[in-house]
Amino acid sequence: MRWSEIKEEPCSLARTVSVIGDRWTLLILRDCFLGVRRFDDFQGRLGVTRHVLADRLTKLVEHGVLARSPYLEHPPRFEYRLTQKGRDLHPVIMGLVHWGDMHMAGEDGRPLLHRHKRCGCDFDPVLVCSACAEPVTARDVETRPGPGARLDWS
Amino acid sequence: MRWSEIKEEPCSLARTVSVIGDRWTLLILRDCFLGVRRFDDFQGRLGVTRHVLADRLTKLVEHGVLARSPYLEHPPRFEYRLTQKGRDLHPVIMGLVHWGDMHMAGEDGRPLLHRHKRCGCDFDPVLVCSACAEPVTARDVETRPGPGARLDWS
DNA sequence: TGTTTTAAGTTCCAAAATAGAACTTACAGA
DNA sequence: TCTGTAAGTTCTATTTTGGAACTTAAAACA
Repeated sequence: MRWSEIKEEPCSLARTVSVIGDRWTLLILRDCFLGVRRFDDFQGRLGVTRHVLADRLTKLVEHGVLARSPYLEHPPRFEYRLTQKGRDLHPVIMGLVHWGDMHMAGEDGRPLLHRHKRCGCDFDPVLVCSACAEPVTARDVETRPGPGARLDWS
Repeated sequence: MRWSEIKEEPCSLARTVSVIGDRWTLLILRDCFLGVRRFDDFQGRLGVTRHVLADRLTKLVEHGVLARSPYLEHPPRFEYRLTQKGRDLHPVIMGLVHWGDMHMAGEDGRPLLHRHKRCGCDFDPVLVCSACAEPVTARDVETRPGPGARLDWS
């Protein structure tokens, strides 16, 4: 199956993955959340080939995750910033970082700390239920088809 | 840069991405959380080539995300189950699904509903601060180097 | 007994994507 | 004029993927 077919699946995860589901895109988004905005800065930090970087940035702009806007007219220079749709990926990025902190950190500990400005503490992300505000684990969740389900698909 | 180099980066997100950061792996994990366990079931549902599926399952087992165990001795048959390390990816999967629900759902709405068994309600995942339990947005977060940071890296 | 089916892969080739490096364009400053 | 910078584009060689067929081992069927 090809990328182009995956995004047609009646599955929100498959559709999300069709937009951001490759290693370079996820690393680009990490840098976006750290404030990186310019082509050469992404390229230097990531070590991705310029060809692939240009391709991924274009796709993210097409999908409305990033916005490309000029920051200089002469010569023409552009920067890439997260849109609201892009900022909505923050829980995904935090989730990935947290899993890495828990399971992939070396002996020295985690490479990056996150501070919650409102309360001033270093924190970990915790996933809670929007209805009862209690933490949710995999075992607490049951799924069933929603209105957008397709009958030929389980 | 190659996969093998990415996992050496002093960045928890890069390390996580080196394990699960490709489209097929994320789709395999989705199916794991939905209860799929067998090679041919993954293959049939995903439409991934058997070659790639075998490769991804092997990698997930090597990284301790899945466990491969026999469910029949004669003939030998195996199944793949999430380990605790694998179940710890639940917030990531829920985050990806939720973003798809918000931004990629068609007119009919989301394909799948999630119910929180403890409170009985359909819910969305909400990310809160482990220190103050308040919801966290991208703008509320400040980062700084942790103990595992490398000096030559920002 | 011989044939088909099932599960879990492996093998093969052609097509697509990626890595790495060089090249381009447009302007600024020395 | 020469050098540098930003944001790409182009080129070739290598790697990965898609698609299909093949393998192995046992069970079920006719």
